[in-house]
Amino acid sequence: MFKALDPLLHSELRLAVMSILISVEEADFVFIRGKTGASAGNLSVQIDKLSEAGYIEVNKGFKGKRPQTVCKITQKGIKAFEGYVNAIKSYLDVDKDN
Amino acid sequence: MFKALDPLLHSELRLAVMSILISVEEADFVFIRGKTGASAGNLSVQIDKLSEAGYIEVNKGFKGKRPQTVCKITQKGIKAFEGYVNAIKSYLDVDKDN
DNA sequence: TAAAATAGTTTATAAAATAAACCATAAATA
DNA sequence: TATTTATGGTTTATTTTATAAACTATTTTA
Repeated sequence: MFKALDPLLHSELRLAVMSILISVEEADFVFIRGKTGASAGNLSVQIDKLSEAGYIEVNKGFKGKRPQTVCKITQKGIKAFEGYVNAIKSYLDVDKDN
Repeated sequence: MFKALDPLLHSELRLAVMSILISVEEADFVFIRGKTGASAGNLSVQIDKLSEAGYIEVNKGFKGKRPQTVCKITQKGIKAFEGYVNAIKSYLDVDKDN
């Protein structure tokens, strides 16, 4: 009846990050922060978690003289996101006979 | 871009409870427990929270000689659930230009 | 009548999310 | 050119949640 929700994705900020990354080749910390409105600390923590799970790939380098953290979704991340979308729909459908 | 997710509904078990209650006139504790597979303790706590928020109405009585807790979604609860469904879609839509 | 089941509640613990404080460098300003 | 302010984060602390474990009361069954 109700499909289990991947706890890593069932988090407002992490889900937003994944939602951005799935529709874009890659995105950096500042861009994601702007889109989500998250605090830097919170975003830093959540990016780490997604990275440790293998859902995204993180590259820390420099853009000119400033540090830049670039994120890109992985195949595993795409699968997980799709799974989450599918699972949460089991909670939302008004027509519930599945 | 991303709509805020009502933290009261952004919880696997509470969302499942609301999802059940929105499609049914009313449901009791045992029924909900069966559908969700939740532990009694967890369900008890989450029902209390939904009740305190005014999202559901809870009536504790007896069915024969056994205690029975009957839950029913309120108008406020219906609105909140609909709002949540609408909000989470902003994270799921692949076509993201809204 | 003792044990087990039903229908929960309450309390304790673990895990998460968030906020606050901090660090390093770079750029702007006085 | 010294000092402040901004940028791009990380780390640590605090609060909130979710979950599990323990408990209560009654009831049924063996």
